[in-house]
Parts: sequence; C-alpha cells; structure tokens
Amino acid sequence: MLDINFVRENFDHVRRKLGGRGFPMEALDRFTELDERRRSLVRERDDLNATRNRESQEIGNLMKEGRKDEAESRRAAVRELGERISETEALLSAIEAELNALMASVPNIPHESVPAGADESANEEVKRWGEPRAFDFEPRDHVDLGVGLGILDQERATKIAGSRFSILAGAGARLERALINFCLDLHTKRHGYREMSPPFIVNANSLFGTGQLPKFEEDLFKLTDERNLYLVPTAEVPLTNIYAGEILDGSLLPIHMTAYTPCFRSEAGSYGKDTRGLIRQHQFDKVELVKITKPEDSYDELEALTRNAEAVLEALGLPYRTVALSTGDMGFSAAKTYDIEVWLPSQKTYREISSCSNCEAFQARRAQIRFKREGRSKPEFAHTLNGSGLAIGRTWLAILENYQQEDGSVVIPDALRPCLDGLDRLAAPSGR
RNA sequence: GGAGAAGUCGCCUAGUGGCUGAGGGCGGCGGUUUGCUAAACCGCUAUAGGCUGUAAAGGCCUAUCGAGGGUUCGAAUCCCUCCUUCUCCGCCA
Repeated sequence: MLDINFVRENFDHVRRKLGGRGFPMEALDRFTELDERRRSLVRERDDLNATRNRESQEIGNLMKEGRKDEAESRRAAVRELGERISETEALLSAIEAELNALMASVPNIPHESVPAGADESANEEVKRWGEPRAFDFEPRDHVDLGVGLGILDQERATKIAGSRFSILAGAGARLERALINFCLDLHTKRHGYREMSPPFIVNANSLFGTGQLPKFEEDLFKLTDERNLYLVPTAEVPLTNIYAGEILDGSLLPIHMTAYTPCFRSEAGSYGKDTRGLIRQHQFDKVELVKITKPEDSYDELEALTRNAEAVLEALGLPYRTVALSTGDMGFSAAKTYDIEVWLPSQKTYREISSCSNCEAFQARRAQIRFKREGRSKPEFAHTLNGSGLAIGRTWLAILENYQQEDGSVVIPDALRPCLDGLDRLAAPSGR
C-alpha cells in the first residue's frame, strides 16, 4: 500500500510511475474525489461527536443537580444529533471502503534504479557467474535423468494428487532434503540469518499484509474451512507477518530470517506452460530469506540478500546470471527486484531460481510493521525484503542437468556431499 | 468435541451506565538533591485520523479498554456475534 499522503501530494508523479507498471491510470481518477470527500466527512463526523459529547456531559450534570425536566428536554435534540452522526458515518464508511479498495489494488512504485519497460524484454542483466558446461554428448533433461535414476515419479504422483505434482524417491528425496539443509546451514551459519519454522497455513489478513490478497486470490490454494485460511504460496507470507501490527525497538533492526517451507500455488492461468518436469509445480520446497530493515538500509540489504542467494549457486557450482527486473515485469509489492536465473543445459537457457525484492514500506504499511528509533521518537514504517535462497525443486533439477554424465548418472557437487554422508554420485541401481 | 474462566494505555492492576473521554503500581525518560552511586521527591510516559500550524515544535478536536454490531442523551461498564488465551474432561501426532 502506498502512503495516502504521498499519493495526494505527488499525484502526477504517482500516476506517471504506475503507468510504467501497466497499472490502468483510470483507476486512479477517483482518488482525489474520494480522498477529499473522506476528509470532509471525517471533519463533519468529528464535529458532531464533539457536540454530542458536550451535550451528554451537560445532561449528566443536570441529572445530578436534580433538574430532571431540563435534562429531559435536551434529550430529544441529542438523539437527533445521534441520528445525524449515524448517517454521516454510513456515508463515510462507504467512501472509505471504496478508497481502501482502491489503495489496496495499487501496486508499489518502482525505485528510480529500475529499468523502464513493459515486460521481461526490458530486464537488465547485471551479472553472470560460471561458464555453462560444454557437453560432448547431448544433455538430457531432468525428467529423463530422474526417471532413469529411479528417483522421480510423476505418473504415480498424478494418480494420488493430480497434474503438477511429483514424487521424489530414494536418493532423489534425500537430495531434496540435503539441499534444504545445505541452504539453511549456509544462511544461518555464514550469512547470519535466524532460522524459523512458521505455519504452512495462513489467514487472509497475513496475505493482505504481503500483497497476495485481495488481487491475486486465484493464485492461492484456499482451504474449504470456514476460517478463511490458505496454504502458504511462499514463506515470505508467514515470515514477513511475524511482526505485523507491532512497533519494534529500532535497535532490533535489521532482522534477518530464513525458513524452509513447502509452497503451494494454484498456477491458474499457466496452463500449457512448463508442463514437463519440476519447473512449475503446485507444491514445491523453498528456503526463503526475509529482512526487516530501517528505510535507509534497505537497498544495501537488498544487494546483500541477493548475494546470499547467489552464494548458494556458487557453492554448488551452478552457472547463473542475475537480472534487474523492469518496471513492467516486477511483482505487485516490489519496488525493486533481482531475479537469479540458473543455467539449464536441456533448455540452453537461464531459468529463474530466485527472486529477491525490496518492498520498501509497501508491505509494512499493509501489515503495520513499524519501529521507533528511540524511546520518544515517532514510529516509522520499516522496510521489508524477501528472496528465495533458493527454490529447492529447481535447484534439484539444475543439479541433475548440470552434473549429468553420459551414462545417465549424476555427480554430486563437492559442497553438498557432507549433507549426503559423502555420497558422490547418483547412479541407477545395476541390473535394473 | 464437551464444560468453565478471562481478555483494560510496555508489564501488573483498579474499575458493574456520567467527578474514569481511563486511576494506581512497576519499568522507562527528564529533573531536584548528591563527592559518586543508591534512596527520596517532582514531572513526563500510547496509537491513528482530522483541523490549525512552525525553522523545529506546538495547539485544538475525534477515535481506540480483544474485534464488530446493538441499547442509551451518554458504554471499559448492559446485550448480541466473533476472535484469542487459560483450566478441566474426551480424543490424538
């Protein structure tokens, strides 16, 4: 959510910036009218309340002095005042509902450093690491490799759950678990994050806080339970909302948290896209990084967070590139986003494996995450950041593809072997 | 799932319709005293919105006693719904 005062005072600037994000400008047309109407109704309501408070006080005094008739004669007028207050409040809440809905649907304003453009073609590559391996045979994709190794079974997963689900078996399941541990260990022991284990189910309020609701409900799995609960689409939601509604002591910032969770996404609207393999699943594992920082630190913290995610790929020896998303390609809540893309030999291209964003105060304002610099100072909204460190399923398949051998076996990257009791290679069991 | 109890300004707590539009204690901040510390004493102690306004500030009004409704001239206080926590019973990883 944007600061309503900022929108009012910088209306043309806001319009221009949002236009660059593909937000329909007409949607903002009602803003000024709603905003002015709201303020005039608030004034009216407050004045009426002030009058009623005074009158009621006097009636109380008259009653105490035993002047019952005088008190009685003033009641009717105050009762009428009460009716006017109710009417004004009804008007006001209708205006506020519309204004709030408008404000809740407006995406974040891109940071000045974000490349302008309508879509991903305007993204800017800012970094490239590692050399894609030259194969002296035709590399297979992770589905062929995984099935050949007996560690990936999508057919049976479809039987028990449906399309876009998969079963990892034996060493495949073990590899997934090892990757989770590898990421968590790196971020907690080397990068200073605090490991958290949050709920995998969240309420609507939390999803509003991070910006998934109200606009993107169709991307979520909603429980039929009458409590309005959803499966987490990313650990960003529970982690960022941990401090929702709180005023933190400024000395606690920055807060760096990491968590493993499964992530659940309905993938409505992505029919026919990435249907093969593990690239796009309804359920996938992810180790997430979340930071809550002071405003003046958030852009340095974004660089550091992105480096922390890149470090996982470097430790695993997976070639990647980092791109700054353009204004048109960024998510709803982000002011600036870096995507990290890992090299996939089977597709001969880089594919997203992490997305690192600075949301500035956008989520903090929605979730009311504030801090005080000193005991006496005014509360300020914190800045929130999040990034994948990394998406485990995509890391799993990138390892299979990048470390595959001509015989269909897969060499385990050195750094990962301690997490696998020294296992150095995935190979199909002989005789099968 | 069944039965009870409770949610008040950071913490504890007073408070069953108008000198509570929230009192006290603790903690915290500032000050007095003091060789220093402690004690004692004095003052301050939330958030949001609106109006006004300054170099900063400040001033006035409104709202907030878990949340939302209702009764009333007036609600922390009475009524309804919901949420959360605690205790006991049952079931269970």
